[in-house]
Amino acid sequence: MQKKKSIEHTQLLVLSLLAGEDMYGYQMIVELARRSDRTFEMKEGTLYPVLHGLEREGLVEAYQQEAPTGRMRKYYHLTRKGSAALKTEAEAWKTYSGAVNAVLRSSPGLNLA
Amino acid sequence: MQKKKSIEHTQLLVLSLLAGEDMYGYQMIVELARRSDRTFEMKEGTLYPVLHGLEREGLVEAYQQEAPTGRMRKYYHLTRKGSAALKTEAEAWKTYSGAVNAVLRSSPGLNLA
DNA sequence: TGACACACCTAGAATCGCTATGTATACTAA
DNA sequence: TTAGTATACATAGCGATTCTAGGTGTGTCA
Repeated sequence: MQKKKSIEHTQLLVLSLLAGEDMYGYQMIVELARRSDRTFEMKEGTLYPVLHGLEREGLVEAYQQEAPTGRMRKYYHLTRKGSAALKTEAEAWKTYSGAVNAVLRSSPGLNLA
Repeated sequence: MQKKKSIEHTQLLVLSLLAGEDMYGYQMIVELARRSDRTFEMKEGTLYPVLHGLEREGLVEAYQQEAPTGRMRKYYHLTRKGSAALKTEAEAWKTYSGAVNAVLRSSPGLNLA
């Protein structure tokens, strides 16, 4: 049981990706970069430990599947528990980002678009 | 010279507060909680080291001033350099939060308001 | 056959923010 | 008058997160 403290953006992003379809690690990195317009270039050293943690917590399930090329890939599937966690964290993100924006708006001379 | 890596939300928030008026540490904590509708309850152990860092980097300047109560307060003033940093970091935040939202939008079943 | 993209993994370091604690003053209520 | 609370600043050390830096191996193409 590990305490949940910070925003855990990485976890939120990974869960969000898996809500659409099962994916394997390398694919997530590529997809994340694409969908974020290159803002997120997640490192493998960041992603894989996070995936293992999500699996330990039961938020995702992993299975092996052969790629058309013949190589094995490790796909991750979002569990019901993971789906619930995604909703919770997406809400937390909305609250958090809304609060940052509120503070920024209260500071003059920033003319945010 | 310290490298800038993460989003450094704390620094952004502090600079944003000081863009409006000079403030002292304790006041920032109270103001930040108020403006963020209690989302940010920054701890003193978080704020003071950040303020000292900002001062070291020349983004803020500190001065002592007596409060009406007779107590000394340490006020912080945003420098020109700090103002520039604020603009840069606010832009980075916009990019960052926009990217997160883009990824979230691409995941089905989240119906974000 | 050599380079590159694909695909997974971990150890260790850096960074950030928190907990916990310490100091000290002013105000308020018992 | 004294105990508690709010004000006000500060640091040491811990824990969590993400990075750097390395490792392993396969498939494809020039």
